[in-house]
Amino acid sequence: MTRRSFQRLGEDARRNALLDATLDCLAEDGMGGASVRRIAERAGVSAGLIRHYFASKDEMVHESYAHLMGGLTGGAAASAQRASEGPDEALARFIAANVTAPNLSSRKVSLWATFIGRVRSGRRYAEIHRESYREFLEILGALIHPVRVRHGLPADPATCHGLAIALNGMIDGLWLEGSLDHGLYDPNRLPGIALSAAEGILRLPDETLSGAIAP
Amino acid sequence: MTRRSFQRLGEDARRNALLDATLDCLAEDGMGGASVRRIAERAGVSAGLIRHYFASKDEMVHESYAHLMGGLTGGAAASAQRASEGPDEALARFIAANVTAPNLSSRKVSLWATFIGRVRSGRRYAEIHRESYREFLEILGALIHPVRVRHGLPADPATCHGLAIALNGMIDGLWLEGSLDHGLYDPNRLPGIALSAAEGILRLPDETLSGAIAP
DNA sequence: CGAACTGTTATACGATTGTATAGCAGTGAA
DNA sequence: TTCACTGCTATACAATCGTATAACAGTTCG
Repeated sequence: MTRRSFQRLGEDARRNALLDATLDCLAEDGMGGASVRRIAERAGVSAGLIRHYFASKDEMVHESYAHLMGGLTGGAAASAQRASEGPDEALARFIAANVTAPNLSSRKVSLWATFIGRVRSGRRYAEIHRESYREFLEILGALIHPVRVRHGLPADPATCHGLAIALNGMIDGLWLEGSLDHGLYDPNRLPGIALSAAEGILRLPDETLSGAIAP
Repeated sequence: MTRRSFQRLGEDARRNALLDATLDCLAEDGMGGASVRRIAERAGVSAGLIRHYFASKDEMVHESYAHLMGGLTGGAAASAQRASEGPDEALARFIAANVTAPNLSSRKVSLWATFIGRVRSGRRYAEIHRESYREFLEILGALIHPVRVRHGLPADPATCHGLAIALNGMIDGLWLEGSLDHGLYDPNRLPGIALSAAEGILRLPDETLSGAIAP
């Protein structure tokens, strides 16, 4: 039998290719279907190579989880930074970005859920979850504070923390159900629903957020 | 080798025992670790018996998903029905029940997430998810309507539907993060946070809900 | 141009998977 | 007490799993 030809890739390029292939397989078939062989095939590479880059399959899966979460919050945070007209717009953009493509994605929510299912018993999964959740909460808190101040509302740390928790819950939940696209309502309604709900949770006047990013 | 002694069980008793054992295994090790043999061992039964009750392992796992979801919404709905002083209290109890034990449970959220991760590619999982989500939304809508009317707020179907979606998102998100118990805040704060956020989303006066179930 | 280096393939291994099938043994009716 | 019924155990099977190891081949540097 003739040996397969191959291309040498740089350290990082190959690693990322393997991580992406891992996520692809996990999104399609969950933990049960993402075998080393299948991942390797998806990456166009032989199965043995995986052990050359990762100490074990578990390590590779863990890293792919961190990779996914970094992309999710990073994308939304970048949207917020593109705001040009003050804190209301920044918060509104952050919220809207979380319930709009590319964050709103059945692939991403499937992956996220598959990993969350392992948080309880997998020590490493729990660490990654905790860290990414903490980061999300922190960004949200930093966006909420100036908005509350600007509208003359109480903005002490305890209050803001509670508001961030509630807001995060609402965003997570809508992102989740919206991404799964069960067909019970049109996902295009989500930004409007989310912004209006956020105004209520933060006790802001109606249209404060939804008006800040109106076309 | 001597044959193991055993006890004959009625159809339903054995089925439920197998479903519970399936959920136990799934909660601990996810889809990958819930093998037929492990499930059978947990149920105190031989592996072959599973095929006597279920056409395949997949069928058993699907049924265990429906079993789980039925218990979740059923429990919260029962809490709402225990309300004695009108619609505000009923809604408040329903919301609080969703972010309090026994619904608030790392075991249950792990199971839920494991299943959600399969919704995208597993036809049967998608059906079960869709149905249980629709039911939750319906119960929530029925609880919201009289509350809005009572406080003189618009309560047309379209408005109520949007509010139910937002409220459901908030509840789901808080249930989720609270259950995972990452230690970033005390889960006992959740009912208060959720009720206050719900008052904002529904544009109710402060304390309308949190006051309705105060000790 | 050739040698050292290492990214990569290929193959082997024992363990575990889901499923199929043969037959034992607990149970209720006669 | 006996007999038929079927819930249940036990074993076999091919497929697939994660991992380990040896050998090849693309690349780079002298």
